[in-house]
Amino acid sequence: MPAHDNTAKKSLSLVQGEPEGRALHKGQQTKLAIVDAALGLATQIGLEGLSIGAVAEVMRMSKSGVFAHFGSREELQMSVVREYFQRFEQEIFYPAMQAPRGVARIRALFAHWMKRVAVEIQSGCIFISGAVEFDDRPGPVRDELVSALKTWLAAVRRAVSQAKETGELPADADEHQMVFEIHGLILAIHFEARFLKTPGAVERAQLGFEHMLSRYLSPSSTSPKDSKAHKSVKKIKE
Amino acid sequence: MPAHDNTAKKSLSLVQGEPEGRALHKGQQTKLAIVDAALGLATQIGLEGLSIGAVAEVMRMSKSGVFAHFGSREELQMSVVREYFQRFEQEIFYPAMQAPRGVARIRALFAHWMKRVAVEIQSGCIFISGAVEFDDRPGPVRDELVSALKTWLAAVRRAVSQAKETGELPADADEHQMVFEIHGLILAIHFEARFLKTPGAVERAQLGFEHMLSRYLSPSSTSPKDSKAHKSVKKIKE
DNA sequence: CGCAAAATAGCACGGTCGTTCTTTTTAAAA
DNA sequence: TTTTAAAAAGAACGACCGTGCTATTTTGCG
Repeated sequence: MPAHDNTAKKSLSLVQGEPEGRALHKGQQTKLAIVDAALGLATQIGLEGLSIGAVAEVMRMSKSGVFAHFGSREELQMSVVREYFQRFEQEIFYPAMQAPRGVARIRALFAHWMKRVAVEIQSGCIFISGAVEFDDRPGPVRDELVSALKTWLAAVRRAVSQAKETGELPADADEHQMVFEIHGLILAIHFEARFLKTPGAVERAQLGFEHMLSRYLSPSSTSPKDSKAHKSVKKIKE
Repeated sequence: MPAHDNTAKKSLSLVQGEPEGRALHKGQQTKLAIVDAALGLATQIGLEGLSIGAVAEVMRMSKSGVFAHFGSREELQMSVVREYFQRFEQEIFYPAMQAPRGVARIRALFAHWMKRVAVEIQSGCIFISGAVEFDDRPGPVRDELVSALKTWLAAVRRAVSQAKETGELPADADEHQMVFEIHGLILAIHFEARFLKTPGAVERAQLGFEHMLSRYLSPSSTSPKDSKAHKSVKKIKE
């Protein structure tokens, strides 16, 4: 009787062919539409503010009609997180993977991420609002969020590692550190542009990225050990 | 009849003598206690999650008893924001002002900020959660938050400006940019430590700060113009 | 077409919320 | 101690929430 089948749960990262040749029935079709509407709402008011009644109103459906597709509000929230992650992959990760390995790909990842963030200054970002809302609220929604974000950050970190393998970045460059600083810039954009409405935040993040990158491209050391750094750094300066 | 007098509203920043020689009556005394309890709750569940019933339970009072002190939930939220800002000033700003102007004071500000954040990894930060919750929700609470944060960021920016005046930082150093990057590091700590529970976030922020600072102390230019930068930079390297 | 199953609607339940109004208790002033 | 105002409690309201149950409509297959 209930329509929420809960299939396709573990589908994080990477490609997976999507063999859904079967034309989707009415139910799954409207379910997708509901998730889409819910995602739109959640980006504005957050995952916690997301109510079934509000989604039903947007969909011009009854509350129970919406509810039946998910079985619980939590499942709706998780569906929204999954959908958001997929779009995140699609709009940032895959396009950036077309850039060649190395610094170029790091640049591409950051550029696409920035482009996305520039849009989210108006619409909001579920990963950021969700992180705050589910800070210390255990449960499956939090798990879904953490999983998505760790996957994403690991992907960025991998791009940095590859830049070390190609020799563009020195071997002792700390990919965790770099991703941490990049992440900070993105968060600062959100804060200053979306909340404080300070102009020029996007440009500042871009500049901060260049600062950070040029620093890691030519290590000048704040730490005492500056000896064995530069191995095969040659093709610097873009 | 209502006890919420709404006095002492415009009291942002700086010292103001507090001439309250009058012994405070029972009402104002419990009002302070209520704000304290509400602040404790709000740091965990956010300003939006803050409910009068929950505060009443902590205070072992009736809902209406708590309510009477503020007249509305909004006023309670604003009182919490004001209280939080005052503690922020007290624990970070004033101690850091004891360091001499210049880079030392910037370091002191960041150090105290970091120390505070290290605690908030467990308890939560109202400025961050509030920023997300009131992203696009206009109203007096949002205004209070924005005002507090702009005041704080301006204070940090002023410390950077002073470091330019003392000659420790080059005259063309962009204080907005530096504060932006510092803020990003703080936000990244919160995200990675509090939400993702990634270890080592505090150290990474510290390292990122050193990176940023040493970069601005000795400008090596990502931008084409690297000529007229270094004026009277001598006493670098702490 | 007809029929079974899926999709949706309608309704009601228990709960929490902010707020209002009235009454009782407590504290301060006389 | 008496008086008066402040402080707190109590109860009730309307609104919204997630959810369960039952009917009704719609869809898709034989």
